[in-house]
Amino acid sequence: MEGRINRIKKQLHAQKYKLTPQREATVRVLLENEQDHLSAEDVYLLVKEKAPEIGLATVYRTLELLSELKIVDKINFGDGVSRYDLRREGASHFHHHLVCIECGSVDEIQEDLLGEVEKVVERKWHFKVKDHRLTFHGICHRCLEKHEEENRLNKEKEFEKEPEKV
Amino acid sequence: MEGRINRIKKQLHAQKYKLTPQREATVRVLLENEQDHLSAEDVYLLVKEKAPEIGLATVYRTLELLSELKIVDKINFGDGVSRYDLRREGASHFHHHLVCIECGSVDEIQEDLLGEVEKVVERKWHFKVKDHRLTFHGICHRCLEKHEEENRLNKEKEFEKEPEKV
DNA sequence: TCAATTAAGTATAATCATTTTCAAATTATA
DNA sequence: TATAATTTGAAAATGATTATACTTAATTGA
Ligand SMILES: [Zn+2]
Ligand SMILES: [Zn+2]
Ligand SMILES: [Zn+2]
Ligand SMILES: [Zn+2]
Repeated sequence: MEGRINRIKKQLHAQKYKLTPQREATVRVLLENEQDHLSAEDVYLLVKEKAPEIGLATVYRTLELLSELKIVDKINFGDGVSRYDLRREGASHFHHHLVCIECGSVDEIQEDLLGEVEKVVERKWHFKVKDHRLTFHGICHRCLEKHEEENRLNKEKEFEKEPEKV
Repeated sequence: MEGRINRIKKQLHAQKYKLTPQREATVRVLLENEQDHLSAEDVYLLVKEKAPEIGLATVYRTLELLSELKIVDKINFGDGVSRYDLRREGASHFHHHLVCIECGSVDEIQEDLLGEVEKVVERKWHFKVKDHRLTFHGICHRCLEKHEEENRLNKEKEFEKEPEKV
């Protein structure tokens, strides 16, 4: 954690920005909730718990700054709010997302699935890829398992009835 | 065009919705600007030219309805507005986009690039893919060509100077 | 050190896209 | 035709984000 903060501090300094206490508090919240996909409001409320004097505008500005420096990625899942996702250290590409249309969960795929696809795009469309956004919408493994379980139970019921019919 | 409208009409009727004059006008604008990526406001202004009495709220409602029926896809390129994209007839998947970070243009890729990737996602992450959003950010072929042209001209200049130096 | 400059922060107001409300108009149903 | 249900348009409300005005903290350089 501290190492990570220090490296982010260096990234800021490299662009003549300071890691002020408010910015540090914001970064800490992002680090502590790395697997989540927090909106600016979410971040604000979490930062407030530790640094109650911070303003919402500062959080927005900090997130915008971190976005510009590619420390966080801004992403929108179609619910009207931007969400901020810490870029994994050493990651050359923005990770992918699995959005469940049943339970609303958002899972991540860190593995790069687009290497070949990007080669095709560069060759065939003459487009120099710098970044990407890939989101799948569908049914997550938890919901799929739930369905299987329900099917199993239903079949059992069917089975109980069968003998009566025969 | 008329055939396309009729098929959309049937899709609406199948779900007990009517193709009112306002809805038809909206669909026509989408058809006439199929290669664009119009915002609700854009659609509103274009519809107004032909049906000046229409209200913005009606356009929003119509676009929302068409979204639900999968006749249009709603997409967000990160500029704070939703854009509405007619789904191509017979297309099983939402097409992909190339957003140029230099000139802002948005090009489309109709070809399905994710077939293999989706198989991997289903197998490895146990996620049942229903839809996807794939956008590449980078430099479009027009801007790349412009750069090449500039480089060529610069080299020519260099070449002109060379003799003086020698 | 200390005044001057600059960067960053806060609170509030403004903006802008989108949604909601509600009365009027249209269309379907009995 | 009367009645109910759907759809619309105008205006108001909402909610996320950005801009403004002022304050505070940090930096600079005599
Ligand atoms: Zn789920
Ligand atoms: Zn993520
Ligand atoms: Zn371009
Ligand atoms: Zn498109």
